[in-house]
Amino acid sequence: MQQRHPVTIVDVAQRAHVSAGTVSNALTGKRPVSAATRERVLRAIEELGYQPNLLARSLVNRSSNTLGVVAYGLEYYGPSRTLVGIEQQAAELGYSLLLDLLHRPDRQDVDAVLDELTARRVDGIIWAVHEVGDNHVWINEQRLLALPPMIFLTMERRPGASIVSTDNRAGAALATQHLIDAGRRTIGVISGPPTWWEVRERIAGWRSALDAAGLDASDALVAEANWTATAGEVALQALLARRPDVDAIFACNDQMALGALHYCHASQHRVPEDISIVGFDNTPESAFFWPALTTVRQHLAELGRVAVDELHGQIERRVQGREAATPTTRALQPELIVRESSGRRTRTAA
Amino acid sequence: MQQRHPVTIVDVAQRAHVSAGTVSNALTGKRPVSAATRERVLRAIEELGYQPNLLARSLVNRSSNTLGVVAYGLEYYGPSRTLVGIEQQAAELGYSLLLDLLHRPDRQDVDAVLDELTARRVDGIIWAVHEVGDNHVWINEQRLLALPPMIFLTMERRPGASIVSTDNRAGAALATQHLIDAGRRTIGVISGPPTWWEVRERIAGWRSALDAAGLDASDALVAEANWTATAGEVALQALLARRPDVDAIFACNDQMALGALHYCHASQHRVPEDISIVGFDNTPESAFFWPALTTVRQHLAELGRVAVDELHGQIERRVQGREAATPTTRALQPELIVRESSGRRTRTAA
DNA sequence: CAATTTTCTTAAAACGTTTTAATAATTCGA
DNA sequence: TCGAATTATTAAAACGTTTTAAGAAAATTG
Repeated sequence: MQQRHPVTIVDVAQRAHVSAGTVSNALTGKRPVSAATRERVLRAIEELGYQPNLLARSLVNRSSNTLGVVAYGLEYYGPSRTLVGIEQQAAELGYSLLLDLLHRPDRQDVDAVLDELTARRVDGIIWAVHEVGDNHVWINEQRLLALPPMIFLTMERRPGASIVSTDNRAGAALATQHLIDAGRRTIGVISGPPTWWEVRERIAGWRSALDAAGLDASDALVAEANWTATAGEVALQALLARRPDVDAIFACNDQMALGALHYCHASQHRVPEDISIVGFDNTPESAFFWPALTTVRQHLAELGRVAVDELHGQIERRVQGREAATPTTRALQPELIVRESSGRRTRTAA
Repeated sequence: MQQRHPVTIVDVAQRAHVSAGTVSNALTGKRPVSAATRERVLRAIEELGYQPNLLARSLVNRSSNTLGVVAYGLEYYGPSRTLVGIEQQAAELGYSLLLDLLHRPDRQDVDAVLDELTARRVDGIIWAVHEVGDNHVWINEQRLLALPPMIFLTMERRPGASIVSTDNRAGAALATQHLIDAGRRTIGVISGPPTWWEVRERIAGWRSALDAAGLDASDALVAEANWTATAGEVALQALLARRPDVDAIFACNDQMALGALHYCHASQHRVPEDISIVGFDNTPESAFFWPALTTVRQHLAELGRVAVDELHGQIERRVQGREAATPTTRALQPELIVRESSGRRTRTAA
């Protein structure tokens, strides 16, 4: 790269008849500078169009004011919303973001990614890769101590790790309870791949609500799918073949709920009369499914913001010298959005 | 930030009984090092767990191996897909990504964002903010010369600016022609906000196809909406009130198409028999709308990849010293995905 | 007004690399 | 075996900041 900005702090210093250190002080305000010289310095900066080189500053400060974000599945609704939240709060706190995407959720090149981020001396890292299979086995107390402060999104508790996550169990229970309250008695679940931690949590939530109500929560009522609408459609078909008495479905995301809706249309099951359906995520489209989908809303952007806040706190604490920043776990409560697919049919043409 | 990696290149040098310069050479391979010493150096690195400080390296190299990405609307399908493509290709070429999001597409703090990126000495910038209203007025040849190489996504040609974009005009023409071929004669358009450049392009494509076929393309046939399903629903209602003879709709995105579908259901218009509908984007859900949506597929990830390739080329060229890298413009061709909402009804229960 | 204190400035030393210019160690013909 | 040519290595000088330790100037005392 050719230098576009060859004007350096000593250029400014010369022009202001002052030393480089003084320019630095005037700029950062870390030590006092007389009003007169500050004035001169600022004018020189203005006139020369000086822009501090953040790389040099980071080098000597041993802090880059940068956070690393490692994410997976940005093409999906949840992760991209969360990233927006992360970016907002990071900008708010004055951090820049270094983005790394994994193209598969499984193990792969975790080390390469972490090396790159630490080589760039990020102040902290947000690991926004969902826990699936054993892709998180590398995380342990020992390893974490050798890394900058980290926050993990959406994973099971682990010693030494700070976690921010939606309370998936509560969300699923909310959905299931709503169906129970509406008088449904045989409530199936269309799950995502059970290798995903969130899926297991959501199934657990579904089961706990049914158990509490004394209803059937046997494995025959869970149909696995892979998050896609196509799979949701197939899953419902299989489930109904097994249990024709199913009168409600809790789908672990809105897309699979959409597939289920699609199947109901095609097979002449009325929704919600014959089969009630509840989704998860509250994607923007879900209100426009036919019928409009009842679903569970996660606060995705908030998730990102909270993660950055936590990370910021940890960074500050480590700077203070209190080495063993105690890890924290935060669970965000989701909420139920009731629409037509689960209850009385109220909506009419706009 | 406390230093996690206090081990520096001179530590390695000492341990390998060699000078720092030699370690550097062994590592970068920029000048020859004897096999024996290289061996010793590599072992020392291994033993000490040395990791080069990329900030220091960037400082002296005057190049950070980093690209800045400025994006808007990551929570939507298109931008997030494109970002994925950008990241993939950037990783491929060895760049890290510095991400900045604008939270509104309009003018706002462009300068602050650019300053931050140049202060971090990015090698190039991808401006992935759609052109809406006058948010791109700041872009001119003069200004661009003072900035690192840039690629703009989805905007009108401007002197001195390199652009990568989908051929929206062609995509809209494709959709419209398809409806014409299916025998439709009164084809309305549900447009996004005409302040958006892409929207104007898509309307132009729609109009050109109709003009070529000698069909009505009057303003009464265009209904403005704001990209959302809600607005699409309302727009169709208004359009039908004005022109009850409409027998087909080209919606400028899938969400508005979804809203239109929704309105048709609610108002007892059959799709595609009474009204055929074509969308734009080919979101994953679109295949599961009821009926499945015919739509135009943009190659969004490809868009991002191409942008990075172009940028990489410009960076290389500028390094070579050929200062005035001639700006380039590339248009990616979209394709039509025919499903049920526009034609014969073929799909049955899965 | 001299003796302190306080407030500003500064030159020089970091920060952790790469590159330059010079030197030392090889290899190679003759 | 001797220079000449090549190949490896190094010490020192960048890169553009901040910080340290010290000194100068100004303000405050008695």
